[in-house]
Amino acid sequence: MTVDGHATIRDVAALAGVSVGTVSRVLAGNQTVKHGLLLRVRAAIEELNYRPNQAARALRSNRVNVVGLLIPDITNPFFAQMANDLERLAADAGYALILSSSHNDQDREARQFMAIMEHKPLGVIFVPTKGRPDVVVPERTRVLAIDRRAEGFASITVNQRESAALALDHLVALGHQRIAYFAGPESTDNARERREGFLARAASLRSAGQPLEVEVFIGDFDFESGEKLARALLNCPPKYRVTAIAAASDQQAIGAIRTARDLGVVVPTDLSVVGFDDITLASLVVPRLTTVLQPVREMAETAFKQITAGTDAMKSEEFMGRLIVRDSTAAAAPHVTSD
Amino acid sequence: MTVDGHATIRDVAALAGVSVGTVSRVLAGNQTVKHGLLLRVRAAIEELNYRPNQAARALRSNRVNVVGLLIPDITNPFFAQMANDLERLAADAGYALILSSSHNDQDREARQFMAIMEHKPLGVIFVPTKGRPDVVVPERTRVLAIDRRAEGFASITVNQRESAALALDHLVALGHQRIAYFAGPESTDNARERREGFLARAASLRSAGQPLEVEVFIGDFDFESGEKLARALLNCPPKYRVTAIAAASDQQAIGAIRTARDLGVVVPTDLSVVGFDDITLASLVVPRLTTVLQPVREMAETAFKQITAGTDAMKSEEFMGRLIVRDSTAAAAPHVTSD
DNA sequence: CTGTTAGCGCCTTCAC
DNA sequence: GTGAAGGCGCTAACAG
Repeated sequence: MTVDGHATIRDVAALAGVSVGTVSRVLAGNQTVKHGLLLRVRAAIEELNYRPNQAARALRSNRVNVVGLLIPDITNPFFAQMANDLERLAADAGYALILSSSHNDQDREARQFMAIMEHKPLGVIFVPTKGRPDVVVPERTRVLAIDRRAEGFASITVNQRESAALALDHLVALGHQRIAYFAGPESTDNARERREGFLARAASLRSAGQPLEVEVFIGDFDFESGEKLARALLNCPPKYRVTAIAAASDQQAIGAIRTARDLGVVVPTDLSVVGFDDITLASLVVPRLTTVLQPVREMAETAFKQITAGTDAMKSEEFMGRLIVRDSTAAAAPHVTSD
Repeated sequence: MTVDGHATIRDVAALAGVSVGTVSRVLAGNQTVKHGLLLRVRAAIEELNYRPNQAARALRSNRVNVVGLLIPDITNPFFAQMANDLERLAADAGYALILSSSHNDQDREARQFMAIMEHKPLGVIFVPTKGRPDVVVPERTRVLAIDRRAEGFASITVNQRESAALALDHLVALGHQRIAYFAGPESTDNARERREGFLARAASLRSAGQPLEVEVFIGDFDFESGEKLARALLNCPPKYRVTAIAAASDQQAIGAIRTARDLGVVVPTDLSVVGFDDITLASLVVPRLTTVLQPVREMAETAFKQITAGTDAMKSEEFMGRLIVRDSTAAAAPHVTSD
């Protein structure tokens, strides 16, 4: 017994009448233990309610059943969902999750990264703030970027360009020809790529003969930005208005819907709105938001699988967004397309 | 140097020309090291980019710079805020935060609790699901319940009764006399206590001569519940309607506002709405939500301070909610109060 | 004040 | 197949 009342591997060995080596082998699931001893050891473990000391294990093997997660901000619903999925995966596999926030600050990111490293995690999954974080990573620690790419690391991402184009395809299929795109801040790669993908698809449709006008408005990813951009945009007579808005985030889209309602513009009859992300709130607003889902759960599963995949090299994977059609989009009113 | 390329305390000692004991003392912030040596050690640490091995430290001292956090669900904005505040406090104090979710499942809670324990955290802060979790806690581990009480543990809570009464006081001061209360699920202590506090204050006001009618509707804490209860309630002519709704959660309140708008009931002119919690969304909806703030940040600070307070016994503390007046409440229309 | 040293609990050779 | 023993990196107790 240790001071704190916990049994050690020696107590187990003594009770089972074997050596610590044998207990250790049983713990490791080593097949080379005779069945009788195995049962005795198991019984002793049970009786003493023995739990291996993770610290000792970590010290010896320089690796502990911990996975680090470093994200910009846990109060962002998108990252909260990601943390939730990863925590569940980790817990079910017997790993603990160390959570840390960079608050989009590169220095803080580097500091937090190193702080996580001190705990000798099996691996670290992180959402890079920008560029390559200034950290030294031991060869054996498995590190993976998620949601955003980071120089020098494998990454699990979503193809932003193609996914953003899905929103445009959907609107065009509904007959919309005058469309506004609410972009996110140009300082983030994801916002820029979404905008580029959206515009590239627009250009390609136009050169295929599709009549189409797209106006771009640049803002932030949040609710207020969506409200503000929409207010400027919708404050004109219907015949001059766009018939649809595609936004770079669900928050923007929800803000736009709110403004539309304030201005008496009916969604989706007078105006279609598409978001991006599929946060939980998207299916709770009225009307329920049509959006492009980022497959967070699958990304989390893939990331976790790679982190725990033994010694294989990490490799980047790219996912596709999926269009989720709900109630905020509808066919363009015919009188708007003509004339 | 160890295999993984990281310097150890011995490398630092060698480079600085001192013993490991001295380095250890410097690390511990021990004052009894001569200034010259201290500087040499610091320089060596810097040069080698030395990071103490937390596992070794944990093994030796049976205590590691880790705090465990066990909450029901990180995707709940209220808990996300709490996790955010705690993570920040922990990081700034040099602690790592192990995050774990119970998903309101008692068995899972117990399992996760023990899993955290294996990592020998300095302490654990947890939001109890119900009753006393079935766990064995070593004497030295500091455990604290937060947001909800748990038998056998000190807890950091909000006085639900008094806080809920604040909402009523506010509405009554605005002249409201017919009020609906949207309660949360009776299976949770917090929901029950909020309802009881609200009704107790109503009774006390009435017996002091204040004309007042309160109708209680029981639902869940979420958006949909608020919408549903409001729909049933508001679908009648103004003269039969309540003039105000107080809800047990911001989500319910926001749902109610949404329904009101759908039914053409103008908030706050025709109907005042008060929430509870002050989630981030509360100040983003239109109209911005009047609500009772739960002082999450202060609770987190108190909890963290206690956990890291050395050997003092933990003690329960109770906070008060604070009324945050925004735009969803206004004076009752005079014609409603008469007749 | 500083150096030396004995383990913390576990895993992993190395003998047998 | 099993036991014995060394040592992972660090802290704390004890000498000096």
